[in-house]
Amino acid sequence: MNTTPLVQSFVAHFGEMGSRWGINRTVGQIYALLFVSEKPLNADEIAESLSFSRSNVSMGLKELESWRLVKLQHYPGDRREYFSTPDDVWAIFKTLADERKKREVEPTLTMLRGAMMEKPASDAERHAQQRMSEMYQLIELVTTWFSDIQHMDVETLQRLMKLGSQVQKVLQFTQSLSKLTGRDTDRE
Amino acid sequence: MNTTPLVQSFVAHFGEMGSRWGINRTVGQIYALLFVSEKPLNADEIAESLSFSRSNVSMGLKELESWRLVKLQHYPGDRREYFSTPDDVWAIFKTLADERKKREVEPTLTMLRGAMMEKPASDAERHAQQRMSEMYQLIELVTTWFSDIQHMDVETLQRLMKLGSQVQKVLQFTQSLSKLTGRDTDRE
DNA sequence: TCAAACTTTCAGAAATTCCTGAAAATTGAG
DNA sequence: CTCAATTTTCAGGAATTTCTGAAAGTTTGA
Repeated sequence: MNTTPLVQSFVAHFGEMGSRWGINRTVGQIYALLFVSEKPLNADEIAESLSFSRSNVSMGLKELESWRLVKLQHYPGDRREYFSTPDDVWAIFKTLADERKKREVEPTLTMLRGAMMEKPASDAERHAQQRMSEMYQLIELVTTWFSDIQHMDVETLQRLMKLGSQVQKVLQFTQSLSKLTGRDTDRE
Repeated sequence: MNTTPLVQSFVAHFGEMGSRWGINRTVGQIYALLFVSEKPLNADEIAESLSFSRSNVSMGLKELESWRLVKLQHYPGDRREYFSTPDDVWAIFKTLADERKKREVEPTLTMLRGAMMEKPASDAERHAQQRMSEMYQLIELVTTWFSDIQHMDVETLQRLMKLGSQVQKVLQFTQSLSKLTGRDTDRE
């Protein structure tokens, strides 16, 4: 398995970024390699390409599986498992967002809800709860919006994104419209 | 400096989340403490509250400063520095997004641009470049959209978010409208 | 059922990151 | 300028995370 300098720098970059992200270097590199690979790779090929031990690759792949970032397939007459990444980069992005939400956002919201239920025992606690509540509302708003958006089809999403801040004008327009018709487009 | 159980669990949660984030535990805890604190704290108060060494707090605060997540102030007749977090949670969110973009997204885009400039030496390289280009386009689209959105005022942003996926209908509406008038709302 | 082909587990070595105390540097009042 | 108050730096010990090789586990074809 010979990796070209082009692929090597890509793989190395993902390794470094990985550690900045809480994901470990090995996992980042394995993912990067699979992402640019023309065909699915088995664990031995990965180990050889990246000069990792076979067992390290096994653990890395397990981690990637837990993030739902790799596909697994078999070839007839070959008992080894072959790994690849999904083709659709949008789908990858959504998977990543879902997993991060599940692992990071949900536990935080749970903790905040819990804290907000407590009866404040002092002024300091009352203030702390107030701050937590502000944080809660922000996270809640941003993440539900994000998941709303995620469920739109890619075409609409791309149109929305390309529209950029011009969406502001559209919103202003529909607002004045709803004033006329008396119907509100908000969900509140 | 006595922290109540309420604040303690908040602080502990941020410590743990921190490590999942690539930010270290200490830094996460210091930030959490400042976030819920009623008044600005000096380094000694932080060190005592969290039972960290004074020097560790100093390093943590430096890190938070580099993320522009803390404000620094002085009180007359007191030479010590007092730290706090900005009041506006939206502003905090934007700062965080900006910094992450600068630290993680920009370098990745630069690397990808570089890789895409290379002349492919094989089919495998051609494929790798194709994949990198897909990744590039996705990141570019999402981040420019994100920064567009960031520059909207908070009210509009909140309206947009509350609208959720219903924005789809608004978009469809303006599209049919633009077909009638012959003007395109896209920026392409 | 057996055995070869693969994969996973896991104890501990290696590497990295974190944290501390001591010392150096900086700051500002007098 | 001097000195005390405060902050920063940094070498190295502590803790944590990563990685490996050996062994155990699993699967499948004959």
